[in-house]
Amino acid sequence: MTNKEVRVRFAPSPTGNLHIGGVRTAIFNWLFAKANSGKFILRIEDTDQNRYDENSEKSILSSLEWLSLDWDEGPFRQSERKDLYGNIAKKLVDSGWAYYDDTTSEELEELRQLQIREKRPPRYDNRGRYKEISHEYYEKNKDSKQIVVRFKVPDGGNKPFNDEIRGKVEFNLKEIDDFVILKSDGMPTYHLAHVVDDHEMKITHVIRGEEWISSTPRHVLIHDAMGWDYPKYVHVPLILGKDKSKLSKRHGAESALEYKDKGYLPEAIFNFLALLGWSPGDNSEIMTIDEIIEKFSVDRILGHPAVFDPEKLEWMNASYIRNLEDNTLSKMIIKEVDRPKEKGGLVSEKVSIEDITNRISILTPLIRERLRNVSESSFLLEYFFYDDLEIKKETLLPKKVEPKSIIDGLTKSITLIDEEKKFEPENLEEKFRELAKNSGLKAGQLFFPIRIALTGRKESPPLFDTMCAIGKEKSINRLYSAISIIKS
RNA sequence: GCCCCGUUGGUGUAGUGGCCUAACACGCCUGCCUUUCACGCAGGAGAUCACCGGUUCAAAUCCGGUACGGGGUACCA
Repeated sequence: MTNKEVRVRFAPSPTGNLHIGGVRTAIFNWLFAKANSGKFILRIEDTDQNRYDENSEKSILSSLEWLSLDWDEGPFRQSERKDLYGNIAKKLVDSGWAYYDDTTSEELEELRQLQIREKRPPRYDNRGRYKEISHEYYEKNKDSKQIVVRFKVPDGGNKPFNDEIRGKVEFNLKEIDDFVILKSDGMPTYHLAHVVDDHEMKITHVIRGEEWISSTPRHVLIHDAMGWDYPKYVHVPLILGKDKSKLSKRHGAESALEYKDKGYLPEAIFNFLALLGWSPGDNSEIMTIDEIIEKFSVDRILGHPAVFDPEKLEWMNASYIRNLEDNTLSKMIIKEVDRPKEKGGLVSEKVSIEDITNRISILTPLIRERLRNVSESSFLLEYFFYDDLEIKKETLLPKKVEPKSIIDGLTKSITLIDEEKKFEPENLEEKFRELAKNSGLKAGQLFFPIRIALTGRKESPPLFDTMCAIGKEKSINRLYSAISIIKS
């Protein structure tokens, strides 16, 4: 290969949110550009007027931005380049590589039904080839009639191409019918538009999903007809859900932005997705983006689909959270919980975001190791701010211990807390151990009911850290109400 | 149906002809740590490398077939 500049593109169509699979394709493109000091170009393939969704371009862009997949050029929009494709289509007609076809959709449907009935593969029968419709006829009638431009696929022979991952891939041209390159609304189809754009934009490597592999011969054919050089083709494997079907909403969140909302870190998503269908080959898993760029190469991309495992993503996200700076994590937690309590946050008439902010520096260390994604923050922090714990009597009473001695222990605990000047975890632990001993209880037998009383939960951060974070007064109150629950 | 691509523990991957009695990570289980959970640490279970045949002194690795999975088969991308 010559040492010309590497240029790749990510070319989503604005028909909805950016999918996890699309994100992964974008990541591979971006990585390849970075690894080769090339350019990453963003192109919006908006040639389908029917499926166009005006919000999705914005959503796609913000997904890419969230993941720091910055592009060097674009976004270009195909809808703004309509004339270009029309001209190429016309050229192809002139050179005999394409022709106008006015077969109606009804006729096409009729054809299809017949073929299905006769158990033949449903396929266009190239009937338009023989109609010999002229440019003049097309120009005069294109607005009133349904006329498309179809590419004239050679009747036989093979059209092999090289896929960088799989090697030589061969298709018999008999399998391919004359496909539409310009639709009756004057818009190009994907096949024409992307070939033209990739050529115009000097794309050197087409890195795209595996679903394109079977239409690649068409793309090659268009290149041939125009006398253009081929880009290198890299078809990356698809991402499947747990049941091995194409990843979809059924498998949980599927768009990048949903993961953002769920409290995942972009670095974790990036790292995780980079490892789906690709591996550095040296056992590295948690890597910085720079490390991934350094290790990335196309020949380590696999040729088979990967199953998306949400549990491993959780693990990886948790790992990233653990490595965050305290301040960074605190800010993220604050942002997450800064919503009304009814909407999954912690803010209410009683608790303001300032209250939370003031205490966050002691709370963050308590929950960080228990946080798999930031959206769990409200749940883990709730009892530090709210007293209305739901506690059942049974949970306060460990088996094999008399309720009386629990009440006794809790009562003494209140006194201890009340009289303790040095309200610090280490000191409290020491005192409480002593208290347990003197009350004839094992440490756990005393600590367990206290934990329930304080938090309403069976699991929490270390008891005395929790107690200190809750505060002296509130701790006492909660112990009182626990006692009254036992007595009730 | 037809065409294309693929197939290593439940999942992601390592392995590119002898070092493979198959490695790493997630998950699962056990133990340790500990007042609980989590983290961390130490172990464990789990794969006849889809199957069958061939090439070779030697195959997870090369070849062929079968099965299975995925993709495509639109005036969608």
